[in-house]
Amino acid sequence: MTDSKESRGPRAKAAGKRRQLTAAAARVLHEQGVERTTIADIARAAEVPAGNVYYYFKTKDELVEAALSEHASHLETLTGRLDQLADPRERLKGLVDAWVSQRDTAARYGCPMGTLASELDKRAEGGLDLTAGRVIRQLLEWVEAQYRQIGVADPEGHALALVGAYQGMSLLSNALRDPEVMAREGARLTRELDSLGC
Amino acid sequence: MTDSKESRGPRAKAAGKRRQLTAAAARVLHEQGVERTTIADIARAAEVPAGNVYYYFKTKDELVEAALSEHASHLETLTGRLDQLADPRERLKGLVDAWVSQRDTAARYGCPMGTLASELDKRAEGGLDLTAGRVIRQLLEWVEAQYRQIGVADPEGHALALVGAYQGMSLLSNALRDPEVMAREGARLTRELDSLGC
DNA sequence: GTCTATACCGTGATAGAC
DNA sequence: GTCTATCACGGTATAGAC
Repeated sequence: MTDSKESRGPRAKAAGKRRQLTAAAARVLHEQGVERTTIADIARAAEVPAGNVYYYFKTKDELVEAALSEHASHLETLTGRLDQLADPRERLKGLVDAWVSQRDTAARYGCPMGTLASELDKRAEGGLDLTAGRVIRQLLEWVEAQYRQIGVADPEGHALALVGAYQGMSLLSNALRDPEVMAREGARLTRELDSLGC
Repeated sequence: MTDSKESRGPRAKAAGKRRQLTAAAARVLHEQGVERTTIADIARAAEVPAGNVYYYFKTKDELVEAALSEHASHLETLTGRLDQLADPRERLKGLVDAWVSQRDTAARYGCPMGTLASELDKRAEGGLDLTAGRVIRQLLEWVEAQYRQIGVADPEGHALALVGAYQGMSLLSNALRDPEVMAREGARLTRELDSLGC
């Protein structure tokens, strides 16, 4: 944790496997769901010896948390790239475009964060939460900031509506197994962004 | 199946337990999720002897299917009641009101159909689907019919947007553990319905 | 026709070999 | 420091008792 991952020797190998495992966890947990995914599934996907996983993650929950961080960092990368656009309205349209470009995955497995959120919510049994709500809140706040810069009234409400629309269209697209749902809804959202404050 | 449920004698008792079990299944599967729920959980909730469940349902999937039908019939009851309103616009506003009135449950466990849909989707492994998509499609079609009666352009698109907004706000409300999200979004949807075609 | 004891399997986790 | 043989538990489903 404290030292660089690419030092050399066995440490590098270990860090490599850990990264492989987190990446595989993010992918497989999304595709199969948390409860249906076994440690062995993740190990296989990461091409790591099966029982060996517990050396890197002491528990299954730790793997889930790692996957969550993975999604959070993907989100940060995306918003970071969008932040380089000058116009906040264009940034939001870019966000919608990014969502729509993932429509095939969404139709097959749903929104990565959304499906994780509902599953983890039912996992929290009094114990401490692996709250995916944190990541969603992060997204909401970024979107809200864009609306605020545009100067619209009730930026928080607008953010809820936009992110909610994303979650909704992902779920519908998944339930109906039809990526076109994402495309149609995405087009509508873009239109609404264009005609904002007219 | 062929004879009335309230005949008399042991048959009545059996039918009663079957109904108790489906009702309990619908409730518990929604609260805990399909994968985390054991047959024993449902038996306990239905106050039916544990191992005994298999007499009424040969497999867990049959219980899930029963729960699905339960939700479908709830939906039919609701739309049936709304159909008695004269104005299709009022019918849609009534639908939104019904959603918002369930906000506390949604904040705790998500939308019953929505969460089931994402879980069942990941359960379908090549085998035949316990597709919750059917129920959602049913809702979509009813909503679409209302928009068509109102005479708006692209009623299908409007239906997708409305039902999608519902699913989205349920998920966000659940992830953030905040029923107010439902109230705010519901108000927005009602406002949009009022100013439709102006 | 209704219910219960039990088989059997897959899972997460660990003690200890390399 | 890295990995594997093994355990104990809890789940679904069934054979057969009432």
